[in-house]
Amino acid sequence: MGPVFSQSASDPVRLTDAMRSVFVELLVHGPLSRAEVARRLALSPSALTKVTKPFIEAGYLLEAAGEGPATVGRPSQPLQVDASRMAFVGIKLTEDELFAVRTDLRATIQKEVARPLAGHEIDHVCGQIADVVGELTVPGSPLSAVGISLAGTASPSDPVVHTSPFLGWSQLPLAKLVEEAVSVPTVLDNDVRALTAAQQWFGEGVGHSSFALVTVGAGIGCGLVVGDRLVTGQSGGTGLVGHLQIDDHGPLCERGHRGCARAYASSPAIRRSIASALDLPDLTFDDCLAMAAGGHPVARRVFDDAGAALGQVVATVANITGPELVILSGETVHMYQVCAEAFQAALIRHTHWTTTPVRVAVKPFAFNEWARGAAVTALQHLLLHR
Amino acid sequence: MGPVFSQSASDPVRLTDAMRSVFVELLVHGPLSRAEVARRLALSPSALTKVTKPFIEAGYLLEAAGEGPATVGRPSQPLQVDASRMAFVGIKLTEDELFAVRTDLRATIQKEVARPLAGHEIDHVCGQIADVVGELTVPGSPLSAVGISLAGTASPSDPVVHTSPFLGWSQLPLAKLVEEAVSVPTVLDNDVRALTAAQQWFGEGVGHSSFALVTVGAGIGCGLVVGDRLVTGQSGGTGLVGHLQIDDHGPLCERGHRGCARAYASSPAIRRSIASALDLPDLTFDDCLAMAAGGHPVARRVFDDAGAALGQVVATVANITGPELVILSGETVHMYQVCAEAFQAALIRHTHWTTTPVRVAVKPFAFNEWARGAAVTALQHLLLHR
DNA sequence: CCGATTTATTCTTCCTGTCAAGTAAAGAAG
DNA sequence: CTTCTTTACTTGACAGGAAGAATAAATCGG
Repeated sequence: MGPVFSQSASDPVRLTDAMRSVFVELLVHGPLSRAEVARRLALSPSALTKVTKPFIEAGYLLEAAGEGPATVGRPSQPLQVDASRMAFVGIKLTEDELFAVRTDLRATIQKEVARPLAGHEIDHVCGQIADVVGELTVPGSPLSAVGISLAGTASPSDPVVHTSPFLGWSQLPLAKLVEEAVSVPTVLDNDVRALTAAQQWFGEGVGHSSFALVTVGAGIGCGLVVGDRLVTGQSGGTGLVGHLQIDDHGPLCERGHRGCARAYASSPAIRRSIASALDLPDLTFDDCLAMAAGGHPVARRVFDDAGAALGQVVATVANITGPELVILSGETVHMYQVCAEAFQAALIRHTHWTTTPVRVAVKPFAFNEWARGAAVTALQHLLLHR
Repeated sequence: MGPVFSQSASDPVRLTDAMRSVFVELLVHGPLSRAEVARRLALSPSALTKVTKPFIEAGYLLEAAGEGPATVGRPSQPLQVDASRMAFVGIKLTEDELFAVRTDLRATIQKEVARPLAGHEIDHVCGQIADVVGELTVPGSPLSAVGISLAGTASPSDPVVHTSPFLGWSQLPLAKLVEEAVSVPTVLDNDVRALTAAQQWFGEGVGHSSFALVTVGAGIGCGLVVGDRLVTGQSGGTGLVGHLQIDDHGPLCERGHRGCARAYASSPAIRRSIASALDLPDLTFDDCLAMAAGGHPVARRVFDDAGAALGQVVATVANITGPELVILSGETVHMYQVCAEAFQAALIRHTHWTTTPVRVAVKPFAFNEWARGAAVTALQHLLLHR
């Protein structure tokens, strides 16, 4: 049971391109027979026995006994990655909290931790991260990589936080600092891009070579996969759809834009609109949602407007990038149920007339999805770029 | 001087990936020494002598005598592709005309032909195309490929025109028909994408792994290059920015959208706005431009609005896709000179506040650029996908 | 004129993935 | 029950592409 993946920088086990792509194909597309993988990747059948053997010997791949539909010919022997063979930690940093999860190779969450962030000084945050990583480490199985995600311009290619509005950081080499503190390879990425990575390999994006992810919550975000590659814009800035102009007589956002998407569809904006129209300053977002579901005219109108804004955002993204699919997610996607008609109407209205509206998949969101996304970023980086 | 590139389907000369990438690198990035190419493509120096030798023997690469800056060490020997070694024809189809150019390997136009299209029946159009191709063929040097571009949903991967608003076609296997008529490999693509390809290899896009091209003219278009790859959206639809909503009290476009980008910035809309405001129905677009340049208040305002609309389109595209650069081009880009301030102001205003505005390059446009783009599509297809 | 330095070439070596041939494991047909 | 067909997998020989090492070439600085 020799090593297959490099355990450290001083132990350079070489993975060929074929080995990498076969492993990723099996990881992402579940149990597949060697013959099927060979067909998908345009490799010869013999290449597959050769490539899979070291993985099987090292315990990364298992020969799943699960039979497929009985056909003529020798039955195929599905292969499957042993998800427990590696472990990752993903951490999402917000202004005042730190969410962390430990996942296996298939991004299944095994343990999770949340803790408040008292301050934003680097040492404090690094200390908290190291602490949490320690808490999530299981003696027997060492971590393969750590991923950290946050709102702001960051990308795995340069391990520096350029600007983070929430945390008030700039030009901070966070990945390097954490890597030294916990002695595990650490990558840093934008939170929406991390979530997009999770969808690409383990979510609705599986099987689509191009798709967009639109998130709604405290803000509105957008991640992009084009040609099977996660798009990283110039200086980490992609999917900045929050301030897309919806109309020019709508509510104001905090940057002084009238009628931009955030001002219509972000959860604070929705809450504020309803609370101020009804003069009930203590309404929560969930109160608002319940009112809309119950048919309250003010809440209905605000959510309808929000849905329409979202539909326009999705249509605009789809018009420009032409994805196969748009995934709708984020902390407050569940509001889709009360504004689906307004969303669909706006989507159709703003879709360019020469094409049909994109397929939209609404993906329920759990609060730990952000941290899971960070774990997937770490996993992808380990598997693809090392 | 044996063949290097496959001359026909029955003559399968195999190009390795290394050969292909070296040839393209030299074609796109001009004369480079072997050592320099080796560094750029992460190949060994020895690989370069081996790879370049057959190209040199077959006459596709020349050892340019041009000396670089004198440095210590053995002087490098720059290599250069012999642009005259191959010829391409690019054809742009419009509603009532057909533009065609013959170019060399470096997309330099050598000859051009324009002729009216009397009708849109397939046989007539194919006949005209075959005619023009014949006219552009030089006895000694056979054509390597033909490219055809048109407005509408078409892409090289499926040689069928799905819908073409101008020509009234649908589901027409045009590439196959032309290929049979002229016996030269033929590819079909959307016109904006073809123009983007030309910019990618031989224009402002050279050296940028991601950029967007925004065109203004009869309509507004957008092409995208992400990660060095030209983006082809689902069913060929990318860059459909023409009907992007700018505001909701502006002029009407022909699809009934109020205040969409075309209604502000397309040349017919600009002309119409000024002509109707002044009750001068016979004004041409160039008249309007001259009036704006001369300071006429109505023309100024209309062009300022158009510039602002364009700036918003560019900012929106940049926010969503995060390109390194946006190239502005199209039949009426020269109008930029009278609306630069309005454009820049709108660009800044609509750029997401966490990033700096994209760099914008204004690219003068000649009427044969569309056809040249089609030729580059053919060239790229030949070099990359065969 | 002699090292230093960088480029280019040649020859050997390594190594990945294909090819061809053979084995394994089922169902189908006689 | 035997034989054929079909598909999946394995094995070993082989091709060929690129790296590595050694060498030649060309220029500059002293």
